[in-house]
Amino acid sequence: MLQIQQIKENKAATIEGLNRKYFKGGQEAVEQVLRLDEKRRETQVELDNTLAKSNALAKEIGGLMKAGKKEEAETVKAETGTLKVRSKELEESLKILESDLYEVLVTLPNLPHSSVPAGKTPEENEVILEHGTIPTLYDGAVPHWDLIKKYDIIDFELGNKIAGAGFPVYKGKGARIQRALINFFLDEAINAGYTEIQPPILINRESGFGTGQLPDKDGQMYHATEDDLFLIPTAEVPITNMYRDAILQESELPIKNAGYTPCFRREAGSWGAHVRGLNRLHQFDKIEIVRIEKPENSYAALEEMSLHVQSLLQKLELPYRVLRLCGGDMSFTSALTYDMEVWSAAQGRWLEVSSVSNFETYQSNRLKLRMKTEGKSQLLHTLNGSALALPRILASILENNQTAEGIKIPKVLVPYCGFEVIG
RNA sequence: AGAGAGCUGGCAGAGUGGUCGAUUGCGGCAGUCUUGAAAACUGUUGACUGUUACAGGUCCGGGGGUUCGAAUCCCUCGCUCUCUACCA
Repeated sequence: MLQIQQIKENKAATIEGLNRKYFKGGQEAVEQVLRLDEKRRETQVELDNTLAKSNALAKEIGGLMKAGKKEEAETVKAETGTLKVRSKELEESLKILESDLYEVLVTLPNLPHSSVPAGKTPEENEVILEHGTIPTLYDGAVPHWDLIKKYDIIDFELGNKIAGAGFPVYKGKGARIQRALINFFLDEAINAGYTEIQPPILINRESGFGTGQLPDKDGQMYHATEDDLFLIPTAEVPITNMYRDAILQESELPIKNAGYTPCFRREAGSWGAHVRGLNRLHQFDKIEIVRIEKPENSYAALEEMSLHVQSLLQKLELPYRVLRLCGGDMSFTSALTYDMEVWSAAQGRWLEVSSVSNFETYQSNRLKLRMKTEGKSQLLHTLNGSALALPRILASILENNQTAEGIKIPKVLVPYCGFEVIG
């Protein structure tokens, strides 16, 4: 959520930023926010004054009662009636104004960082780096959805039987390589200074609001209605919400957390080759890194996170590229996002495997996540990224490393897997 | 799941209708003393909102109610603890 104070002080820059994100009606929305805020403050002042009068009279009555002047007290009591009615009215309109303001405010996306390239579509994202060579596959090479059947390591039909589409069953070496990837990613994160977290994978409404899944993206989460809990779409939600409504000491920063969780997404996408196999699932595994930083350090932290993700891809010997997303393709909440894409040899296209973002104060404003310095509290910056999500990494490993003799496991994973080939 | 007891400032813990946003202790910060430190002593120390600054307003688990006035009474939801039951 954007800060009203910032909008007020930088009206033109706010509108310009909204435009760069291709947000429609930015100017009108900003003006509406300012109008509602002014009205809200006027009402607040009037309410405060009314309450102040009521409080003064109540004290007076208290004094008179103590002094035993009952009749005088009754006279003053009569005066409070109109004040009470008035403050009720004002309270009502204040509530309405506040929720109106909130409703407009939450529709506004975060403003893009100055380095964000102009553009609206994925094609306009800026490729800032390419690493590794795209492999030439042998003649019998096939996409991963054929490989998993050939080697019987992932069974979609079985998942379909016990849960539904998009819930794969990993078997044998398929299950073992999953576990190997999880441990590898977690170990790498710990070595990079992150603290391992095992959060709940069900969250309450407050947490959903905190990171912005609620109120309007609730259709994308599985909902346990009996207890009004939601299955997490990413570990970002519980791990970031650990710091909801918190005031941190400067000495506690930076905070670097990493957590492995299964992730659940209801709207896994439409049919077609782009969502076949492991490309898009209802349930998948992911290691997420989450950081809380002082504002002046957050962009250095973002670069560090990007390098961390890249080091994982390098160790897995996967050819990848890094994109700086353009304004129109960035997520709603992000100020700057890098996407890492891995080359999927048999599909012949780039697959997004990670997205690291700096949200600046957009999340912390709603979370009320602050730091205290010299008696003043200021909002902190939050960042997160996948490091990494398993399905597409697995797909790329399978496709890029396939040979006539089987699939070769990347060296770095062999100690974790306990085997060198799937064949 | 049943019965009971609770939920107050960073922590502990008073406060059962009237200057209570809240006694006190610990912790934190500043100072005095000291070569320095400790001890002792003195002062200070919640959040949000708001004003140029003051003032003012809101917050005692969340929400609602009674009252001129609520931390205190009532309703409701949530959570914690103890006992019983159940269970990986």
